[in-house]
Amino acid sequence: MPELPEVETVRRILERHASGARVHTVDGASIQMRRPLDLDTLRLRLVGRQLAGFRRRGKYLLADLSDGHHLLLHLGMSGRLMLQPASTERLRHTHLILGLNGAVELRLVDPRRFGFAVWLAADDEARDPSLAALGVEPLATDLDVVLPAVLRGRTAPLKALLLDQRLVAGIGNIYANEALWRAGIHPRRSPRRTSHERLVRLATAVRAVLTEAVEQGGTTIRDFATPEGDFGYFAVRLAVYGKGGQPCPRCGSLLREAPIANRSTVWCPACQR
DNA sequence: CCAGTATCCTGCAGGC
DNA sequence: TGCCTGCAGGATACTG
Repeated sequence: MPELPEVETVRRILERHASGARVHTVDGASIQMRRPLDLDTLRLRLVGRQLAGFRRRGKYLLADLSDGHHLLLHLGMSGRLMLQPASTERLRHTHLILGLNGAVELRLVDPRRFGFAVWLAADDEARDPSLAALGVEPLATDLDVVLPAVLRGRTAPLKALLLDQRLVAGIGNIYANEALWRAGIHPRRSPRRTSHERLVRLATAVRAVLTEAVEQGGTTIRDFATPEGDFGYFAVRLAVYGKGGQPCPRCGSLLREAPIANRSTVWCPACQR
């Protein structure tokens, strides 16, 4: 679930409902995740600090602490952040629980454990290997210029390149599929054999699909976070993802589905070239 | 440097 | 019904 729009939605909700909150307790267990979850360090570094603000970089979420340091979070494939009353039952696979003001808890739930939560010293933000390697922010740069530039000379399928976080940060499997469909470009096509004009069209499609998803997330989830606190899911209007075998919304041909870059890929054989 | 594959982990849908 | 297989919104360490 968590690609750029989902992470941005979570960020906005946290900004609204948790910024300024002080961390009173840190609970959970030290377990293996994408990076080890170290409860001792998190407790030592978080207790007593306020969550001053929340930023997003690609699919990463940064909680800025009142002492200038940070909590770096990634949701992996199955990660969810939930803001819930301490009295409510914790879901299975709740790995980290931050006790905040007013008996509210910020909970990290992640069954597959591909996500992580690590404390990051102020100076390490620019040096952190995950963050340092990230490419451009698709909604904060002139993607019409940048996307063709970062794709220049590459020969892999466009689908694989869109998923490469070192080029553009934040696009995941759903939005890669959706953007290629919108742009009318075959996911296996290489940028080498794609005109500049069509790459610009792809950039426009990427920006549009991400922007719309952020807007939808924002409107759907809005104020949902207070009592129930679950901001894991929201409706996104998808044209092709998960719809292999169904008619293309644009031309009616049957959508094809096959793995490309080891990820499930859906495209219209008639109008994506 | 680049492209492609294997791998970490749990849950669940679908086939038999 | 139960068992088994494959697949799932990600990132990275490999190999060639």
